[in-house]
Amino acid sequence: MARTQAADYDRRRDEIVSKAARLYAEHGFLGASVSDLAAACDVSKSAIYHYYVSKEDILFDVMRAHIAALEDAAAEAIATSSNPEAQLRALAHGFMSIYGADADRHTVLLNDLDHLPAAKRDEIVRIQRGLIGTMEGILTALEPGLKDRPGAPRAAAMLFYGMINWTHTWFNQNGVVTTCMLADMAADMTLGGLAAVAGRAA
Amino acid sequence: MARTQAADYDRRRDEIVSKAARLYAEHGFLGASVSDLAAACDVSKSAIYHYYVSKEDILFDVMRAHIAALEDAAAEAIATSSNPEAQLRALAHGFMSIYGADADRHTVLLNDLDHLPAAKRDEIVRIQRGLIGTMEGILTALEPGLKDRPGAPRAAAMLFYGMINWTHTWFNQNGVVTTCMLADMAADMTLGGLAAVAGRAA
DNA sequence: CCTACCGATCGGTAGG
DNA sequence: CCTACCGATCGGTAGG
Repeated sequence: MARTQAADYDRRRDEIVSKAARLYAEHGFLGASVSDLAAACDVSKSAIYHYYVSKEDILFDVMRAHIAALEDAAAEAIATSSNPEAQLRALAHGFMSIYGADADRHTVLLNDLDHLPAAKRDEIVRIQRGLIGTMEGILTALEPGLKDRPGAPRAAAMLFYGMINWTHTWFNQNGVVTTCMLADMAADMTLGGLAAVAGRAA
Repeated sequence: MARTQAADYDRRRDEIVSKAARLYAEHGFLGASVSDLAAACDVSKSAIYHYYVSKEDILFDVMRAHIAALEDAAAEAIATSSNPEAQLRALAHGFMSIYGADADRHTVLLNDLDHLPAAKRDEIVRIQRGLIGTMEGILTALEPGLKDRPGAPRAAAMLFYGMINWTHTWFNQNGVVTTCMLADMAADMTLGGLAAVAGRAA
């Protein structure tokens, strides 16, 4: 069965990428060696190079599926409604859900993008720019007055992403705060400030 | 003059730390070698080890003055007023001003804390915990209702720090947006949401 | 895919 | 005997 070999090949690559995500998230791309990765996968270092031609190629695969998922979530959030408040809430929930499920990959994306070769890094950066533009569109639809201040739409979009992206440094999967609650809080703070966050109190 | 030697010693250490901040910010702690640092300082690698016993000690000095400056700015913001809104604005401006002035050190603090030996890392983390506690105090003073939601004060504090800390990834010293404007925007968004940000439009 | 290696470079230290 | 370094090289390990 030729299909079995191909399926096994893909399964092995998936395991390498997923173990790499774990190691890179914990020690950084430069702090985790290919030997470490091989040991984590219980294979030889050469076996890793049978599936990937370079360490950077593994890093790219760690990031690629994650950024694609974010791109899809953003498109879905925009398509769900024409109401910018609903779009903001949908995007916040979609992103935080992915951040929670793919925490390692998200950490790697945020910490080690600069260790990609330029061509591959540019591919990721292009998608990130699109996500920033999407958020600028939502926020200026919510508050057209932002456009009267040079740089404000971009800055507001980055402050929003700061709130949700920064969660990877402190969010605890086993804590009382859920990704869903954080999505609500970030959206509420953007829409109405801290009072809106507190207004959710029982 | 015995004083001249000591003064020169301190000046040399300062130059090493400042060049290290630049290199570590750009390439990461592991991505910048002691040889790179020696070359940047135009001295031999052995000269670096005359002033510092290890690479990690240099990293610690890069972070130490920066986190101390943040600690001072937070204490000053609290002391300036008993009004929590004024305290929030003062802290936001104080921090963003330091982030702009010490951009390299801030990047290193946020990216390479895990590369410090445990004892030194704990010293920094202890100060960071204090800064988080300070922000929790300000935010719960602003909105006592936060305390009715388990985890909300801590989460709100981290969302605020996310907004201002994340700026190190995108803020451009030569752009139209200033650190002062970002401090206002982060404080406004926390206090009243996006509408408050847009309300500043001319 | 493994064992056995390479060119180079790592953080750190020797003698002078 | 000290300081402030230098050229050369240490034992190990990186990616390949």
